Amino acid sequence: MDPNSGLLPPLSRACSHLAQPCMEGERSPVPREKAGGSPFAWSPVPSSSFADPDWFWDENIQAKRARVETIVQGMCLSPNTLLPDGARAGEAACCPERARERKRKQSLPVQQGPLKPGPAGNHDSRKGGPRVREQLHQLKQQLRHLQKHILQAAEPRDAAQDPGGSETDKGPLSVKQRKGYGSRPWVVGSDHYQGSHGDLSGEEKHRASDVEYESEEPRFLPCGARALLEILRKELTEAVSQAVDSVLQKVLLDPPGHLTQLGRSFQGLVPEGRSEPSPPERGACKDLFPLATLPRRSLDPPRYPVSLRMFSRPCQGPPANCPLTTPSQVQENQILRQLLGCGPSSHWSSSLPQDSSFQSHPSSESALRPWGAARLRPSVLRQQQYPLPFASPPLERLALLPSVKLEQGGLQAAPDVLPLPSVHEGLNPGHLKKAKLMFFFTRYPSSNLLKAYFPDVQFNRCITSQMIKWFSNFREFYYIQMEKFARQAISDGVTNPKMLVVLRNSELYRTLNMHYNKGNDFEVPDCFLEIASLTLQEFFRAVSTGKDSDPSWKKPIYKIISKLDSDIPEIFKSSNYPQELFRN
DNA sequence: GGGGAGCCTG
DNA sequence: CAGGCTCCCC
Repeated sequence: MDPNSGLLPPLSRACSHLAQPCMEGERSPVPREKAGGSPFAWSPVPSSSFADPDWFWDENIQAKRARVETIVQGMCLSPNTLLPDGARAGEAACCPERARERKRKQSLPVQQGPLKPGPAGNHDSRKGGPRVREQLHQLKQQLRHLQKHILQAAEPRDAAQDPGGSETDKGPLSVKQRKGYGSRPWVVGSDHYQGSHGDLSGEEKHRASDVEYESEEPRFLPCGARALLEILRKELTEAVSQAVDSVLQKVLLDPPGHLTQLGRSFQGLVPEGRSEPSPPERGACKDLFPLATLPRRSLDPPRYPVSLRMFSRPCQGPPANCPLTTPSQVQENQILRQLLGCGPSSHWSSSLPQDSSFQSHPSSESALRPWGAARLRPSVLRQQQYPLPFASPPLERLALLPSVKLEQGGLQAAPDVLPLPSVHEGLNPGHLKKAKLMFFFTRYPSSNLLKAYFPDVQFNRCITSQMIKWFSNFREFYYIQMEKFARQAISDGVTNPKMLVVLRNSELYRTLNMHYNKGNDFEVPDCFLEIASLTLQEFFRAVSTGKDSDPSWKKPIYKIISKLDSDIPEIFKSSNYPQELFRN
């Protein structure tokens, strides 16, 4: 896979850490609305808008408008569309796995039903829909009514101003009306948002042209009409404000129902308070960013892409600066963070779009935006700035990984649809996920170790073999990647294996993380990075010295790596742990 | 011969 | 990821 795409000259890799700000720049272009169509026509519009005493109204109304629109949109969605694209894609992507799981469960019965957010889940959240919809409908009617009055007041002028008034009224909001709306700050619409919003879709994109009305309106209205207009405007604003607040209050104060549903339907409003913009592949609702201004109810830390950790963590540098002899706080923090971060978003479904997009479009940069900093390849290669002190073997340090003990009471999670598997149920996806995370610490677990770390599994021959087989598969993938990247480094002209260091913003790290840590809900321990670096170097040495001509040339490497297993944090022994981490 | 690990395949 | 197979070690 992806054999050619990574062959960048070594020099470009040294700048990989600079990619982040550069990409940030790309990611936040000047909004088209502000850039304007023509820089010369109507250039005073923005400043005149700011000088307008009604400008603050505009702000207020725009915000409320955004909220109303979002709610309306949410309720206009059919039940089938309540799931974000990403979730649906994820479900589709994980279908084979589910199928396999089902197949596996034929011999190992597991209650899989409740795992799927089925119609029952939607039912609860939908039952309040008609009520809110009714209110919004009334609100719309009210709006329309008031707007009609306003338009009547301004009718002669508008007609004169709009010779193209032959445009017919096609929908609830006619073009003519909408042009009028565009001139009035209280109008419910969607200027800012790209994408389609029901009957407002296409026209909204030409909103820039509508602003011209804004500055003209007062000039053509007689004093009386203007006064009437002002009164109507205030009344309308108040009515809208109250109605919106009322509706929002109802929606927001009904957490298990509406808010949850809205939050899951629109990823801009994830209840746990993630402020991170949705990745593009999940961003079917990217136009809903105004919802980020809604009150947050949780203090959950934001989930950040791995590549950003490189710059956010204090000991992201060379392992020498972060010796593993004292990583307990890091470990503890990371586990705490993970436990805190196990919000309602699905680690399974939410991560799948990323994963699938990566696998199917390995060279698609846009699909990998969450991993932005890792785009320069092969970025596993680092020049001198991060030498890894393998000369002083890390082996003894690796054995000193901490055993973090957390009170089980602190593992209480929000109730959810995923039932706790009982002891007799065999292996479930949570066990698999846990096993993958354990792979970060141990590549060659003994059956006794597995038994110790899966207390909720009743081991028998079959179960043990299956789990051993899991790790065998994990290793297989791991070594394949190592060989692949080692060969890539060789083809890139690298001669010193010490230059090969796996960092958190590297391509190899990303690949491994995606495989063992889908959803990125676990912070990969530093010890794994050291092992990965060492493995990579071993493969590099073997290949570069031609040992790969020997059919069993990998065995010595396996032997080395098999001695480098680390202690697994005690927290993994908790039978609750996988559920706490993966329930949702 | 049994069991574990790796390789290949679907 | 699982099944089947081979190889190797005890």
